[in-house]
Amino acid sequence: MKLYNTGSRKVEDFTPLKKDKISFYSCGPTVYDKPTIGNWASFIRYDILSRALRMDGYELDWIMNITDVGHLVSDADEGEDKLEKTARRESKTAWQIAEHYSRYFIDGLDYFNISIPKKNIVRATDYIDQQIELVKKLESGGHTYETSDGVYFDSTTFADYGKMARLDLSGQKGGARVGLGEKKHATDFALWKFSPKDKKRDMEWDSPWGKGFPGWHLECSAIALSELGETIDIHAGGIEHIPVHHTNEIAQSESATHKILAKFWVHNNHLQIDGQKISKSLGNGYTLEDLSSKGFNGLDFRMFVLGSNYRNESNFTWEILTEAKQKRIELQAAADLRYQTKGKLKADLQKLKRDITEAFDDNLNTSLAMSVLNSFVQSVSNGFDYDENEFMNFLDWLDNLLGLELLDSKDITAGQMELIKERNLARQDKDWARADRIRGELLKESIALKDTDEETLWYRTN
RNA sequence: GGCGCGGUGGCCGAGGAGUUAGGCAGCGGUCUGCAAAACCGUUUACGCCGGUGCGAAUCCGGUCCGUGCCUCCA
Repeated sequence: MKLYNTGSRKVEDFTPLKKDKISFYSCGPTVYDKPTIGNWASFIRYDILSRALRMDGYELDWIMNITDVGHLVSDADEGEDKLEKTARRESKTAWQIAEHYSRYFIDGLDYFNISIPKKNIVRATDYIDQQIELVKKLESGGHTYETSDGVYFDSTTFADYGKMARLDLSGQKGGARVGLGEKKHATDFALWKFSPKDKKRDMEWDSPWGKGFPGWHLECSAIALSELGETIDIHAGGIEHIPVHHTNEIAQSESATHKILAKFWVHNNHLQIDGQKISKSLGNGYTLEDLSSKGFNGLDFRMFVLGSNYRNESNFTWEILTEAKQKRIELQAAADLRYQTKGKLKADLQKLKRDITEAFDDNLNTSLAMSVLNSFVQSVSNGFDYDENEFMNFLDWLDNLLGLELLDSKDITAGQMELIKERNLARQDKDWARADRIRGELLKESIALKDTDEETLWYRTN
């Protein structure tokens, strides 16, 4: 497989560190609120990468973190972090908020059919000891200093600081809008933050430096290190993490281990809504519930995500999602042909499989793969001549790759089958009223019919 | 202001120096009890301005627009 590596800014051949077993880390959500469909699109893209790797025969160790220890809000809200702020708003503790939204997130993974094993989703607060250990290691290596509010990483002690992001450190200093405070350099960052002296936080822990909580970047380094080892195959995340979060992760991990943190860095671009960025003020931060209330399901959204490629900025509108839903229904209709009478048309499933594989292996060119698949779906829409085993194997393979649950669809019931027969008798008698009435009945059960020259085919409309 | 990424027809999007991507939507037709589908035909695009080529959507420069980060941030 070829993958774009942010480290080299090139598409490279992917080769695993260890044969057949890949370590894969992706940045998860901060659980102080519901993820937007933009966040979900990212998680679906990580899932697509994981499925493509499994298609190529690799076993996968995929870890995703949940950031359940709060972080400061962007506009310096008196040191109050997102979790604690939400907690106050909802009159709960930060722990309750984190638990609530963690559960919500995990339910959402099922909704979108994201294939990460539940045990591989880990919480930052379960790794406090490991995070403290990492800071100790950095301290003894001479990479830290203490200020009145925390322990900081001295970015000048890591020679390659900002290398992946290609940061121009001198330029950054010039453009800095905020004073350094007690920090020695603009790019230094907190490893451990002290609890405010006058306030009791919901979330705080003892440490050798005093009561407090871990810095923002620390959890990913500590979790990756303890779950996947010093060097991992692939680290994935959103494009916005390149300059700060991943830059700092690399600095602290590599300073501690003296090993490369990740061989491949995969960053996915953002989703826009109606051509604009997702923001609370625009009110376009749609959630999973918004999809459902408009009659869409998680698989429709997954189909939408598959239609574009992860490195491009993509645009979401309800109209485009409607198209995606339509395509998913047509694909499902093709899959449901396995229950129905064969047609005469020949189709080369092996070539189709090769073409789809090739597109996925080419830096996850999912939109190309979907257009190839779509051409097939069009061509067989009136049935085709297939070998049962070959078709089933193909569908099974495709389902594992796309995660669209194509094989979950059951055959129609004996009663529904009987209705189709009755309708065809009515058609023979030219009793059109009766034929249309039966068609209407089936449609109420989400079964639509199309009459070809030879027979009547059905497909599901949901 | 600094450092990045991107701009393809009504829409989604692939490709990436010469050869019609594909799909959706549209229009005309074949077919059809109706519907749906299918099939045939049809609409030739790469933000703008320059440059280098026999030839540029594709390379180079500039510019405009969008977007990410530079804020103790996922």
